[in-house]
Amino acid sequence: MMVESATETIRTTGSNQNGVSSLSSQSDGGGREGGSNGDANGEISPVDLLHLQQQQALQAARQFLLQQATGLSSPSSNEVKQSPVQVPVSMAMMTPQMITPQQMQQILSPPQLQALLQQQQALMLQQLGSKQLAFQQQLIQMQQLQQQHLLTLQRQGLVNLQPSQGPVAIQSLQQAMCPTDLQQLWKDVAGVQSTEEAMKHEGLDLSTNSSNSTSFTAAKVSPQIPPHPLANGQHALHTPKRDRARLFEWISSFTKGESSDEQTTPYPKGSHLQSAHAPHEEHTGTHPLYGHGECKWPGCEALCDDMGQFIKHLNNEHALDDRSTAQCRVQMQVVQQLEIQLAKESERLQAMMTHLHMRPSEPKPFNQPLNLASSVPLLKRDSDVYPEGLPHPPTSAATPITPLRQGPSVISSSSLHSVGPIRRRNSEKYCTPIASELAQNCEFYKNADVRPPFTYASLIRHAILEAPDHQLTLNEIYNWFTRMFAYFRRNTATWKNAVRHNLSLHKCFVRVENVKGAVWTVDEVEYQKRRPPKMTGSPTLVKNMISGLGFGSLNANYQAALAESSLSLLNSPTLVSNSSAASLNMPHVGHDDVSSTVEQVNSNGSCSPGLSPQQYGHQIHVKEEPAELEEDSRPVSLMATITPTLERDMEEDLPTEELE
DNA sequence: ACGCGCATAAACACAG
DNA sequence: ACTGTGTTTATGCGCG
Repeated sequence: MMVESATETIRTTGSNQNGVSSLSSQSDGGGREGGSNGDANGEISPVDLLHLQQQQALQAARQFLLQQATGLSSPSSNEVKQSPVQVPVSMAMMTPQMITPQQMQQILSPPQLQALLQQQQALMLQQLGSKQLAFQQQLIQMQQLQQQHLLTLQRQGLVNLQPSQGPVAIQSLQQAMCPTDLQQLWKDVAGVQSTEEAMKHEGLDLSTNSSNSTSFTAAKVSPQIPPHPLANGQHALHTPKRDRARLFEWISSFTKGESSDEQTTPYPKGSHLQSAHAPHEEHTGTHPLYGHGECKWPGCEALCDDMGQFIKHLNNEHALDDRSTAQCRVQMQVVQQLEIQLAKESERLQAMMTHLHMRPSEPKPFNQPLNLASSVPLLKRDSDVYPEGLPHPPTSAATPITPLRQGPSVISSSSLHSVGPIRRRNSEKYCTPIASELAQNCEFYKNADVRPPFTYASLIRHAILEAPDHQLTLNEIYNWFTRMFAYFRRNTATWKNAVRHNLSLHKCFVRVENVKGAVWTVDEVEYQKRRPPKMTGSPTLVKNMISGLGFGSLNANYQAALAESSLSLLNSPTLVSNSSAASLNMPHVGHDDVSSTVEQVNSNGSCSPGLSPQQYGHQIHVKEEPAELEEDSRPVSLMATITPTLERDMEEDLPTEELE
């Protein structure tokens, strides 16, 4: 056949080792795959760069968002210690005279600059005096104008409304504005008062920050901002409810009931903003609004020698009055705007990834990896077996993303092979082995035409162990592959042959005659005997990890080898042989990744990503808490990114021999 | 250079 | 004869 000749051709190009056979060589990713196949010499591909930039931008936004929210809602955020990176907040406290616009631009990302502008406008608002009422009315008007936009966002799932927050959340979001609108509003207000201030802001190029022009600049400007481990978008929504109610009450006094939502706020009235100054904070000696001997209330730079003095100052100067309320209100706007912006950036990231890594003929957005938890109920969870060649019905369309909860970077490092330059080895070897990877990103692999970074053997094993009785027929294995991986919905001849080849070749796969024919089981002992590839600290490998992990397109062998290695490492030596494999429930697995995940995924292929334990897989111990822990999942890759030394330590401390 | 693990291709056997 | 299943061999690649 012509397959042979085609294969020969491809082999000469050295690209077939990435798993793309002749049947798929016409795919969109073919060219890039061949080009950067293992010899990219550390060059970061454009795709890598895109993801990196997006991630960094989003992280910056999240970081800032957190800090904004921290400054706003002190009680709930008391446990969030002040980050060593205090750039946005502290910068916001500075007057424009203290720092040049250029310096600001260097320090702050556009979202931060935007928020800074708003904070300074809030400062102006203080001085606005008689203009305040007009401003507030204008604000309300803008809110109404924004309502349609926000409803659209909500419809698109870009804004997550938590039920517990009810009307408050809705109301808050309705008040959120797109950056352009808000800034126009600020400019209007500023123009009334001080054109000089406005000029300074123009100098910062803040007003030109449209809603979709920030991320890349942000990535460039503020890459030094580390991902906050508690960078939870929810913080932004966790403004003390009573405070909000108080604010809304205050606002509604101006709107004369035009906004019904505000009046439906179910929280008791009469609460005070001072409630933010919880007593325990006075005891701890820390306060989100106090740092470096200064009051960090927006626009206030009062020097306070100690906490007591600060508290006194706080209660005296920032008591519940119109000014404080307005400032708080503005701060809310800042947070909300950033939330919106974050949602937009997240959406853009997804669109980019969709564009880059999915077949153009299948323009389905793969939202799932960004919001696996919320997608669970929408997944088809029965024992569906999709006919070969028939793609899994996309579930993404109906799946809303909730960037505020889930954040933009839920995709684990091992699935986002090109998210960042430093990430893969750690997560692969110790944190996200196949079970974790699949549980976490199963929807990604289901929809994206991405070769899974695992060996056939490990995939087969996983499929078998996933089965209720730990046995599958060949055809069921086929179906599992096609069901779980869009990649395997094509090139059937190639990978099926490979599956059969692996089944026969590896001793770990045992064929058992069954009533209804032959089934395949896994001999875990044999599987563990296989020598895992040990490639610790190989500079070449790292290079390849960096340059060649572009969504399964490169160095598939090594991706697979690494994944394989990780799987072996994470499996315990207490595994039983095939004879009892059917009844074994994977008792006590050391880093228990497989067992927990297998149980999760046990409902025949449907994963429970929301519960995936590997979201904290970089930790040694396994937690079994349900994962409404919105945030912990993202930093998996980020943690890996910022803890290279740790990964090395782990690597050397976990010799595979220990498992035998 | 060699061995290893892996992927791929392909030939072959066998059963239904 | 055809198809699916299973086995085996060959080859190439990247790496240690």
